[in-house]
Amino acid sequence: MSGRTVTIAQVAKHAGVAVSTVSYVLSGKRTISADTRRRVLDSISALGYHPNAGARALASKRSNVIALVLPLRAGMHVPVLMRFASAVVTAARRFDHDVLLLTADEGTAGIRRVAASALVDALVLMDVELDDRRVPLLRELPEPSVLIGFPAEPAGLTCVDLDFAAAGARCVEHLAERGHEEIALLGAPSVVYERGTGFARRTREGFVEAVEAHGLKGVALPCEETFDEIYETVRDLLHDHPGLSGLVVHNEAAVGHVLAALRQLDRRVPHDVAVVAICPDDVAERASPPLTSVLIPAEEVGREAVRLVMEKLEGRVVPDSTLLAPLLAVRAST
Amino acid sequence: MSGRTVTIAQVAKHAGVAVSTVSYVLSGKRTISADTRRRVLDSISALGYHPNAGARALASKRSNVIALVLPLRAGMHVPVLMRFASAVVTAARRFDHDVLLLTADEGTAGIRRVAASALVDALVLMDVELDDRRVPLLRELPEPSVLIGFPAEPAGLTCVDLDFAAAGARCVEHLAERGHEEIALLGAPSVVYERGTGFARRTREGFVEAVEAHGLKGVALPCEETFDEIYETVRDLLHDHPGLSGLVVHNEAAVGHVLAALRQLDRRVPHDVAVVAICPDDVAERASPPLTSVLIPAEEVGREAVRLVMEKLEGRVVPDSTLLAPLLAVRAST
DNA sequence: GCCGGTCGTCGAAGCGCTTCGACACTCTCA
DNA sequence: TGAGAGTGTCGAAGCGCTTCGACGACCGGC
Repeated sequence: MSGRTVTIAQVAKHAGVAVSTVSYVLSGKRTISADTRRRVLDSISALGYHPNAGARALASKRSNVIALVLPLRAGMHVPVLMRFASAVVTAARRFDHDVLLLTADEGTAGIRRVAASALVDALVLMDVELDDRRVPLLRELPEPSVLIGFPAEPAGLTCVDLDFAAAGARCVEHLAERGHEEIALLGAPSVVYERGTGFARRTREGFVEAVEAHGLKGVALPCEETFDEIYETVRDLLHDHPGLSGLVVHNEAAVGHVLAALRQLDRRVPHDVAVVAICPDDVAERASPPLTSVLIPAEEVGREAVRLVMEKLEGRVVPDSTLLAPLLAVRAST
Repeated sequence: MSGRTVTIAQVAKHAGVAVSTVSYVLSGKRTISADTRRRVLDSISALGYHPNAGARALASKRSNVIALVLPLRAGMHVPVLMRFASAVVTAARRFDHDVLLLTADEGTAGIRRVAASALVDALVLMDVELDDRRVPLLRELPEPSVLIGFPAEPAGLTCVDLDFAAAGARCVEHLAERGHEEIALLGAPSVVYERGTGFARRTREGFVEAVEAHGLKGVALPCEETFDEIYETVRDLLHDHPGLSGLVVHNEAAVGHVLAALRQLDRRVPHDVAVVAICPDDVAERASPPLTSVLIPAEEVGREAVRLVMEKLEGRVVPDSTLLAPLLAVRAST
C-alpha cells in the first residue's frame, strides 16, 4: 500500500531484519526462527510486497517461467489444444511457475530466443509431429524440454501422450465384446497421415492389430471433415461392407457429420451400427446419441508434461516415454 | 558459440567498445557511428549474443511481456479463443513483446501477482463478461490493459470487439435483400444470456432492431448445443412460424446440428430455408452447404487489442471503445 | 569451564543490463 | 580564431534480488 512498488529492502526495514533474512524466509533455504519468520511475513502482507520477477531471475538464474510452444498449422485439433494449454498453465502454477505462450510463427528462432535470453527455464511443446523441425534444436538446448506427442526419433527426448495404439485397440476390444464382427475405423483426414502425424498412425496400428488379434474383419479409412465427403465415405463404406456393424471414429471434427450421415442413411445408432469415438468427453456427450468414447485426457497429459519438465529442472532423470492409458466411457452409442 | 551464456560485457570486449555502447547500439537511444555499429553487430552475431531478459527487465523496468488472461468457464467458445490467443502472440511479437498465459484459476490474484512482480508490462483480457470480477481490479492497476469484449460499465477501460449488434443487423439486412419476410435468430444457450455475456445480447439487440427497421417478422431464441434439443427447437420453430424462410445462427457449436435438423425435417438449404451464421470462417466453409456468414475476425481483434495496449504503454491516449465492422461472406446457404 | 557444533542472522558481493553525466572531438559562425 | 553547439563514446551508478562467508549466541560433553 506504500508508494508504488515495494522492495525487499523496505520489508527488511519494516520487520527490523536484514534483507538476506527476508530472502531466506521466502525461499526457506536457511533456517529462520519462528519469531523472526512471523515478523517478516507480517511485514510482507502489511506492505503488500511482491518480489520483482526480473531481479529474482537475474540473481537466481531461474525465471520461474516455462514456455508452451504451440503448433500452428491447418488440420490441427484446435479445441483440444486449448484444453492442453490451460492444463499446462494450471499445473505450472502448482510448481510456482508461469507459462509463456509461443507460436510456431517465429519458427525455431523463437524457441532459441526465449531460451538464450533466459526468459524461460524449460519448454513444453505441443502437437509434435513425426518429422518436427523443432526437435533437433531441443537436443542442443541446455534447457530441459518435454514433448506432447512423439517424433519419429524420440531417443534422448522426453515425450508424453495418450497411448493411441492402446486406444485404437481398446475400441476394437469393446466392439468385439459387444459381438460385432465387421468394423471400420474412420480416422484423420488423409493429409494428416501424409504429414506423418504420430497419433493418427498409432491409432490405426492399434486398431489393425487388435482386429487381427480378435479375428474380426476390419477396414481403416482416412476421413475428411466436410459433411458431403463424410456422407459419401460412410455410404460407400456401408455399401461395400454390408455386414459392417461397428464404427470407430477418431476425428473430432467429423464425429457430428458421421452421425448425421448415418441418420440420413437410415441407420440407427446403436441398433444398426455401433459407434465408438476417440475424442474429448464433451464432444462425445453432446453428440446424439451420446457416444461411447475413449477420451483424450488433455488435462492429464498437460499435468504430466509439466510434472516431467519440473523433474528435469530439478536435475532428476525421467523416463523417455510416458504413455497414458486410455479410458473407455460407455454411453448410448454401443 | 562460446561457453554458455554470452553477456554484453563479452560483446563489448570483442568489439573493442564500452558496454554502454553496445547497449546503445541495441536500443538506438543514442546515436552511434555507422562504423562502430557495424563492429558491434558483427560481434553480437559472432558470439551469438542474446540479452538476458531478467537483467534487462530489472534495469529498464520493462519486461517486454504482456499477460493474456483467459476465461475458464463452461459455455465459452473454446476454438475461437485459441485463434485469439495466437493472434495476440503474433501481434505482440511484432512489438517485440512476449505473451504470458494466465488462466482464471487463480482468480484476480494471478493478475495482481504478475502485475505487482513486474512480470508483465500490460494485460489483455479475453472473453469479458458484463459483470466481470476482473474489471474492478484493472481500474486500480497501474499497468495498462485492454479488454476483448465489453463489461456492463466500460467507462475508463479500453475495450475491443466485433460489433455484434451490427453483425446481427447485417444478417437481417442480407436476408431482407433476398426477400425473406419472416426470420429467426438462434443464439447462444440460455445460460449464456443469463450470465449476461455481452456479445450474445448485443447480437440479439441488433437483430431485433433491424427486423423492425426492415418491417420484417422476426423471433429470437436461445439455442442449446445438443442435437436433440436443437432438433426440437427447429421443429417447433418451423411449426409455429410456417412462413419462416430465413435463419440466423449465432452459435458455433450448434451450426452443424441446425443443418442436420433441417435435413432431417426435409427442408432444403437455401431453397426452403436460408441460413446465415455468425461464426469463424472455417466452420462456415466446412458446413454443408457452406454457409453465408459473418465471420468473427479473431485475428483482427487480437491484433487490435495488442496495438491498443502498446499505445497505452507508450503513454498515448486511445479510444475507450473499438468496434470492428462485421464482414459478410456470401456462400451457398442464402 | 572450555571446546566444537549448531542455529539464526547479517553484510556484501555480484547477477547483466540501462542510463546518466562527463568528456573529448569536430564543426560552424561570428 | 575562439566560443558554442553538436557528435560519439566511456565509466560508473544503480535496478532488486540471491547467496556466500562470517560471526555471535547458545548448546552439550568432557
